[in-house]
Order: sequence, then C-alpha cells, then structure tokens
Amino acid sequence: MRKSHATAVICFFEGMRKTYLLYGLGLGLLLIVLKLIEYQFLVRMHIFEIYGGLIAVLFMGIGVWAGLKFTRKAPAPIIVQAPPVFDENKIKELGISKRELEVLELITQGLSNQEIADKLFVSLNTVKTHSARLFEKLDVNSRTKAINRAKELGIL
Amino acid sequence: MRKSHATAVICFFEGMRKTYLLYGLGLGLLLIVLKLIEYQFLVRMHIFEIYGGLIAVLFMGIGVWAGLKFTRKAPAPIIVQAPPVFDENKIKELGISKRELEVLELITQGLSNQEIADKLFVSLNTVKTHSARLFEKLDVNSRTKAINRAKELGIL
DNA sequence: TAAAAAATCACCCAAAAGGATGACCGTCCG
DNA sequence: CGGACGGTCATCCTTTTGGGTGATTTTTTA
Repeated sequence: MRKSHATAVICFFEGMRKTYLLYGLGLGLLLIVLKLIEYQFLVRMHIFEIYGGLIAVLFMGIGVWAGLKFTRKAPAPIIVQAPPVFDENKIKELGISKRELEVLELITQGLSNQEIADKLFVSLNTVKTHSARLFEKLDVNSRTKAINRAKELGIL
Repeated sequence: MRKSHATAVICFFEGMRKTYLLYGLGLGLLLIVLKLIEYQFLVRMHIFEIYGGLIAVLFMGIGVWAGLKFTRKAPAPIIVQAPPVFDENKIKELGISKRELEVLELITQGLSNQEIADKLFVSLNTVKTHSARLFEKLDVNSRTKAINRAKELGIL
C-alpha cells in the first residue's frame, strides 16, 4: 500500500523553498545540453548506450546528491517549544465541546478508549464518537497525532 | 555497450556488503529491461526523449533511494555526542538500543508504524518488533503511554 | 575468532483504534 | 413549537496496534 519508496521520496521533497527551483532549472539546462549532445553526436552515430548510460549515471548521481541534501536534518530545529499559551479561543474556533476536550485530555494522558469510557462513566462507543469528532476537528487521524496537535494549539 | 551502465553501478556500490549485491542484480535486470525496450520499441520509433526521460527519472529515483538507504547505514558517532538532550543513563539502564530510541522518538512525533517504517527504510514488521521491545522496556502497553513514559524519564 | 547483542523480517492472532452511519434524548434558543 | 446542538449509544467494517514466536544477518564485544 503506502509502502512504496516513492511515497518516501515525495515526502522528502515536500515543503521545499523557492530557491530549490534553481535545482530544477539546473536539471532543465542539463536536459537541454543532453539534447544537443544527442542530436549532434550520439544519435547520429547510433551510440544510444552511451547516451543512456550518461543519463543514468548523471541522474543517479543527482538523485543521491539531492536525496542527501534535502534530507539532512535541519541544523537549526528552530524553537520547537511553542508558546504554552492556554488558548481558549482556539478551542471555540475549532468548535470543540466540553466533553470532547475531556476526552482529548485523557487521550494525552495515554489512556485507551476503554479506560476513558470507564473514567467518564460512558460507553466505549461514546468515547469513540467523541474522539472521532475530535480528530476531525483537529484534522488528525490518530491519537498520537492528536496529542501533538493539542500541544501545537496550546490546548492542554 | 551495457558496460557503461555496469560501470556506474559497480562504482556506486563499491565497498558495500555482500547482500547489497542484490541491489546490483536488481539494477542489472532493470538495465536489461531497458535494453529490450530500447531496441524493440523506442529506438525504432525515434522517441529518444521518452527513453532518456525514463532513464533519468528512474535512476534519479534510484539515486535518491540508494543515497538515503546507504547513508542511514553509516552510523555517525559525531551525532551521538551532539545532543545531550537525552538522559543517557536511563536509556542504558533500561537497555534501550539506538534503533529503539529512534522508533520511540518517531512514535512521540505521532507517526504510525507504517510511517516510521517508511522513514527508517525498514519493514513494518521490524518497526513492530522494535516498538514491542520498547514497550516492554518502558513497561507500557500502548504508544500513547510510551509517549508519557518517555517524558517522565526525561528521554526526549 | 567465538559469543553476545542488535537489527532485520516473517507469520500468526487478538485487541484496540478509526471511519461511517443512524438513532435517541435532553437542553437551549429564536 | 421546532430546529440546532451536544451527548449518548449502537452496528458494521477496515486498519492499526500489540503480543508472541522464530529465524537470519550484521555488528559489537569479550
């Protein structure tokens, strides 16, 4: 399913800055050069192997370089410690209800849905619907992501 | 003239371990396939562009993948010294290995096992065994509890 | 160099979590 | 009154996690 390497590669290239367009342009130029070579020498001489080999070597090199370059951990992780501002506005903004907030807090405490259900004296199904709506509002799809999201938003 | 391809492949994979010969073989097969395509369809039809583009994309992808894969292998002892963020004592005390620690961190970042597997270039099963041992060592039974436990211990 | 530890992957199974939908019941408000 | 909203619960189904076991390979270490 989502196991493909392509996924990983795509992920790495997400969120790049404009400057990296230069690299794209570089590649484009490279292609043009290759084009010239192709039509002026290689193709006419029927040595596709060299042409293909060149491209292969070249782009593999580029791939290695680019892959390494863009995945090097950002030396400056910036200040991840976000403002711990307890923000009630965001809660309202996202339309999170009281009960949902309770569930969120218990989730961040590491409780399972069943444990939450026991603690709040409601059924497991109820907790599931609360958490489902919560995830929707927080725009996440798992409790671990919800935990981080809650911290991001300054909730809890 | 498939030698030029082979040369590149050999150069790139020099100094690697035996098992990685498999990758070489894979590339070899790929080349053969390309060869067939070349002679049977593309060249005859004068669409070098597609052929070249294919090779470019393919090998760039391979380059990115290979570059990442094989550089992750190289453990950087330098990095280990850098972040004194971790509480090394407790980590050793609990017998948590390096890889397990990596998994733990990614878990705390809210990633699913599949996402972790993609990021570390290992299989889902491997991530599962890592996390299983991790949970055992942390004395928890879920990832959300592991997150809190990690914070308690001052890990991460 | 031999033994131990770490890392990798696989298969099985059970439990938990997640997604979608529908329903019922209060309360509050226009 | 009649919606709208929040809370409750349910069913069905899929995906993800967690737990257990076994195996191979690589790396570290004694």
